[in-house]
Amino acid sequence: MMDPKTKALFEARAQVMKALAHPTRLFVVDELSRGERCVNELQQMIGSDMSTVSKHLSIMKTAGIIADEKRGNQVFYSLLVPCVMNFFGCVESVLQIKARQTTELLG
Amino acid sequence: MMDPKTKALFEARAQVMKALAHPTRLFVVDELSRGERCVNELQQMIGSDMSTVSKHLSIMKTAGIIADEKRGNQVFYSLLVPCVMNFFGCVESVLQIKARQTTELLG
DNA sequence: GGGCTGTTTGGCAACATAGCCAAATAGCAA
DNA sequence: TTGCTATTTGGCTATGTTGCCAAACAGCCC
Repeated sequence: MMDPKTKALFEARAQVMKALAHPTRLFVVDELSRGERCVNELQQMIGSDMSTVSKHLSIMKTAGIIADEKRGNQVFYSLLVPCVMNFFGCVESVLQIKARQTTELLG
Repeated sequence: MMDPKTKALFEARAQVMKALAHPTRLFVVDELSRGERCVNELQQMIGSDMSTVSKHLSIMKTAGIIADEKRGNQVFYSLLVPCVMNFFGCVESVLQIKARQTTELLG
């Protein structure tokens, strides 16, 4: 039945994964892996409303993935946990498997 | 503005991450990393309704993370992409950062 | 102070997800 | 065929997420 401690652990982990489970947020992670960026820069690259971008950043900040630093009237974000970049390689191999499955399906 | 190809890539990646962004599904991945399990076994460990477990499995199968194999009247699931196990260590370090942040906040 | 730029927050409507129940399906054995 | 076990699917409601707009807030310069 999964004891409460174990359950809490998997819930905490899921919370972090959720914070990464959005295309925009994955893009931000990728971008921040190359250095800090201010919200304005990210917003220009992403193209969504500024408030939308800000909320995405807030989600990842709360999750502990990124950090913010105010300088003047700008806020710079940086990647706290570079190891998340290692996810991409593995995710790519999942995508390959999926692609292979689709190919098989189509014969 | 992010060109369509790049956008599609991050959307595909997010789809895989989403399939992992749930405590039950992370538990299943962890369990399957120790060997194949049938739905019934997983259901017993998880404690949710059988249909709920089945749907979680279906989501991960569609994502390309796990595979199913029918033997007799049972269906056995196995982990297709063991590298997802490497996520846990990194997620743990995110959780540590979050814990440290909380500690600081409380003084 | 007022006006400007940059960012966050609140609110809301659209959409997606989760989990339960009930019903359907599949395999096996009598 | 019937009956039994194992699993999936459909349908529903409750809950969570997303993204926009508008409003608030913060820092700077006049």
